[in-house]
Order: sequence, then C-alpha cells, then structure tokens
Amino acid sequence: MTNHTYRMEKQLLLLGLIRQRSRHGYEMVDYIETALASCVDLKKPTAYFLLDKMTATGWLTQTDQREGNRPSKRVYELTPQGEDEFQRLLQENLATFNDATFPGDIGVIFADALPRAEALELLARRRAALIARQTEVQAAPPHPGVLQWTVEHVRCHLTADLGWLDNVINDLSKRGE
Amino acid sequence: MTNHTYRMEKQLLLLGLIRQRSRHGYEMVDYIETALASCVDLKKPTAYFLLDKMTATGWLTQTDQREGNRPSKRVYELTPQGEDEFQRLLQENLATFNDATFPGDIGVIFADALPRAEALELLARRRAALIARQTEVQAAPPHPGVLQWTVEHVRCHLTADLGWLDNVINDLSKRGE
DNA sequence: GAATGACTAGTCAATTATGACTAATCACAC
DNA sequence: GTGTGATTAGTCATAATTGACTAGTCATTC
Repeated sequence: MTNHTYRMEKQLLLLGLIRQRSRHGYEMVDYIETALASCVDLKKPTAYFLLDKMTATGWLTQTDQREGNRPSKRVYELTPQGEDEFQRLLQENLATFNDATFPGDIGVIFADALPRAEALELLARRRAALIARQTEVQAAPPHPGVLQWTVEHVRCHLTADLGWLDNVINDLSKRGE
Repeated sequence: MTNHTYRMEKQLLLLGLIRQRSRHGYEMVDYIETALASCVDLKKPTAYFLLDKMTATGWLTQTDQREGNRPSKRVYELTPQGEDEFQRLLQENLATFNDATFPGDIGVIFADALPRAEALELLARRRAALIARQTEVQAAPPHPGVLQWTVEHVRCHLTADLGWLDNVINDLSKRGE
C-alpha cells in the first residue's frame, strides 16, 4: 500500500515543515515558493489538496485558531502516524539519487533547423539568462543553516551548466569551418 | 492564444522528430524513452494525446500505412503550420534558461531528524547510486551527432552533483565535533 | 506447433497539478 | 475615510499525466 503517487517529496516537505513546528497553509506555501523554489515546485491548490489528503489519511490534524477578528488560521500538526510516514519518506529520499532532466537540450538537438547565426544569438540569450540567475544567487543574503546547502547546490549546478553551454556555443560556432 | 500549457518541450520534441522524417508513434516513444530520457519524461499515453491534439490543431497529418498483413503504422507528418509552430517553439526553447529543481534537497534539509550515523549511511547509499549512474553514462557507447551534447550535459551535472554531495556528507559528519 | 518477445496500435479511468478566482481582516499611506 | 497590499482562507473547472490494460502480427526459439 505504499504511496508512489502524489510525488513523495511534496508530502515529505509538508510533513517536515509541520514537524518542525505546527504551521498553517499560507505560511508554508509562502515559504516554499520563496525559500524552497529550488527544491520543488508546489503551488497552493496542490498544497491544500495534499494537506487535506494527509489529514484524511490520519497523518495530520487540523485546528482552526482565531485571534481577534482576523481570518482564522488553520493550524496543522503531525500525528504519530504522520511521524512514521515522515521517517519513511525521509529515509527513502536520503537514500535515493534522482537525476535531473534537461528540457533545454531539446532545442539544442534541433538547433541546426535554424541558420547558425540565429541559433547562436538565441543561445546567447539563454546564456545571459543563466548569468543573470547566477548573479541573483550570488547576491542573495546568506541563508540560515541547512538552507545554505540548497543554495550551494543551485550555485554549483549553474556553474556546471554554464561550462556546458559555453562548450555547445563554441562547438556550434566552429561547425563547418 | 499561445499555448503555455502542455509543456512545450514535449510538443517541440515530437514536432522536431517528425520534422526530421515522418515517424510513427511507437518509434518515437521508444526513441524518447531510450535515447532522450535525460531530456524529458514523456510516456506513451501523453505522446498519443499530444499527437492527436496537434493533429486536431492542424500541425500534423496522420496517415495509416499498411504493409502486408502487419498491423498498420500511423505515420505522422508536419504541415506548414506545424513547421511554423516548430520554429516558434524552437526559438523560445533555445533562448530560455530553465534551472533544475532538486527534490533530493528536501531530505537533506530534514536530515537532522535522524541520528547522524543513519543519515550518513543513507546518504552513502545515495552516493553509491550516483556513482553507479556515472559509470553507466561513461560506459555508454558514443552517441551520434548532437546527442553527444546531451550525454555531455548529464555527465557534467553528475560530476557537479557528486562534488556537492561529498560536501554535504563531509559537513554533516563533522557537525558537533 | 506452442510459446515468447519485439513491433505496432491504442484506450480508459484515475491521479496529479494549477490558473484564476472569491472573501475576509488589518496596517498603513495619502 | 479611501485605497492598497499583506495575511489568511479556500474553491472549482480544467489541464496534464500516467498505470495498466487490450489487441493484433511477425520472427524465432524449443
């Protein structure tokens, strides 16, 4: 009855955040979209969907907290089963290696459908976007604790990517000389 | 009326393959799952779905070819509008930089929920899987033409990833000394 | 000649994900 | 006092994707 569907990482992430301390939805979604965008892509409706599903399964509890007249917060907490599931997902995640896919390679594969000069110009734009991203990451304030690792991860892949892209551009511009 | 849905790369890929020469479905799906797995994740039902949709939109034509008693092949060909769309998608793909996401980072973020020795052992397994993948890629026969670039891409990201992972393992094993 | 596996076609129900929307409260600027 | 934007909640129709299945032919092996 293992649950291979509903990409586990998303559930792991939500469970992990709630485990650190009880949280409410908006807070998590906000945090994920800002601090953790480099790890997963998780939008609000999906988050609420998973949160409800995990509550139904018995991994979470929901409690409405109302402070003054503010719209009420729905606070999520981990149940013992939730903790078990968290442990399981965490172990699996840590032990597994997933390699990335590179949708950008598809364009490269078909690049010779374009005049070479045009392809090179478009790739130059891609390169500029990569550099911009790199600058952005370098300029970001240091992230606290473990998050530093995620930033480092992005940084090192950007560097690798730039090297590869420069090779591609170089090869392409030399072709047929 | 641009079509941002149905992740463009998948359409670009199908259009590009059909553009090279007319193809039938099985052939493409097979090729994508073996040679192009590092670029996209595209399963059969999705492929047929997109192929039908693009035919309905007028980018492709379908012709059934029957040789002898063999089950018929459905051969796809590009229409002029298909060619236009291919050009558009190709230009966009080449000019765009997309950074990867790293679902594996989620586990790392929560690694201290586990005894350190256990976390390290699990990460060692991840590392072994990465190395295995690396060996596999190195051992693969040289790919023809442009596909070499995609292999190179994977290779360089695996190297980067290994470096990062070793840092993480190292940091983690030193913590609290 | 029976079985197996590669080649070819698909389908369908179910799962997974999101864009775009509504709604309410509060703090602050103008 | 009137906006405007942040904070909190969500929903719903639709899009996107896939696992698991059916179905037929051909070549080859036992």
